[in-house]
Amino acid sequence: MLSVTCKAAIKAVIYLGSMFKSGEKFGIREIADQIDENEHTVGKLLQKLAKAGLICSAKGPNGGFYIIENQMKLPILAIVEAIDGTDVFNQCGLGLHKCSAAHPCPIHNDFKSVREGFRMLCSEKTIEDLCLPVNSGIAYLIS
Amino acid sequence: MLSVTCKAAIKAVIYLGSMFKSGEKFGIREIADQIDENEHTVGKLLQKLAKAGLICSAKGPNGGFYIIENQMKLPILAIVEAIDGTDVFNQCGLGLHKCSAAHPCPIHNDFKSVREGFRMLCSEKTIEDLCLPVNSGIAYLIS
DNA sequence: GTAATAAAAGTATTTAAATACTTTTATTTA
DNA sequence: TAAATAAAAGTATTTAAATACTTTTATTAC
Ligand code: FES
Ligand code: FES
Repeated sequence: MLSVTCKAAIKAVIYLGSMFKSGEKFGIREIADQIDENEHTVGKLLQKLAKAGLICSAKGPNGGFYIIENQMKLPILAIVEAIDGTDVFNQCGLGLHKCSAAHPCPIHNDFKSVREGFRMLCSEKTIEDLCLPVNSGIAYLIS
Repeated sequence: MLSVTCKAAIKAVIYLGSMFKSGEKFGIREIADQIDENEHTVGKLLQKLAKAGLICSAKGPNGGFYIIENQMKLPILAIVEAIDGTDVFNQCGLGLHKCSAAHPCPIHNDFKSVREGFRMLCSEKTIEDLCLPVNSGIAYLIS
């Protein structure tokens, strides 16, 4: 569904969100540890997210990545778009070059429903929403 | 969602199904052409499907791949399982090693619904079902 | 039985994602 | 201002999927 990098990105941002109240900044190493993902992958992806304005970064001593109130309100759709792009929400389930109702593949209607369900999930859930269960200990970012 | 190979497999089997009545057998080259997929990929995948009993094959002159009545009744789930396995129906949406309600990720419930929707699609639609719209010209296997 | 045909099988190459490494730049603190 | 810190950026390697090539085996037709 999503790339390894994109799933790591969502977990990284939720981690930052769950630490939002502390006001702290977090280094690449620490974030990678907390979400059990590859350090280098996480480094690259955090830079992309910062450049896209989805998280904030600060260089130098006491620097690191952090998230601000406005960013907490963003849907995870924003993260998916920044990392994987919008293909996942538009691609044909059987690999036709273009998904369209005018020239559909045999599973078009049913697949479109599934795909729209996933898009809905991504556009309705905000970082803030997903931090709640993590903060209250009923959902986890690591296995 | 599914690998390129798996999507090609579904299209290949639907193509064979749509030609079922003719009683003909079809070569790798012809099938690959008809579904606009790589010839080598199609060759490999047809062998796997034949070995799994999802389609039939015959060597020699006038040989090729074909499908029989019983096989037309199979859900496309059988194809997905033969090519990609069952991971797609069990994996965590955020990449945790194991998806479980006891140790869920923050999107577990919603993602599980989406995933179940896709499984439902795959287990309810049979080859036969998906051949109908192709035969009546309202769905297509190529762009 | 020989030749032709087409799948089966095994191996090799290509490509893109993921992961790893290195250098540079900005910021803070002393 | 100098040293330390940590992100930013660029490059390289690894890995797995996809694609390409080659050889073998089974079947048919003559
Ligand atoms: S055309 Fe295949 S999903 Fe829309
Ligand atoms: S634990 Fe993530 S989808 Fe179930």
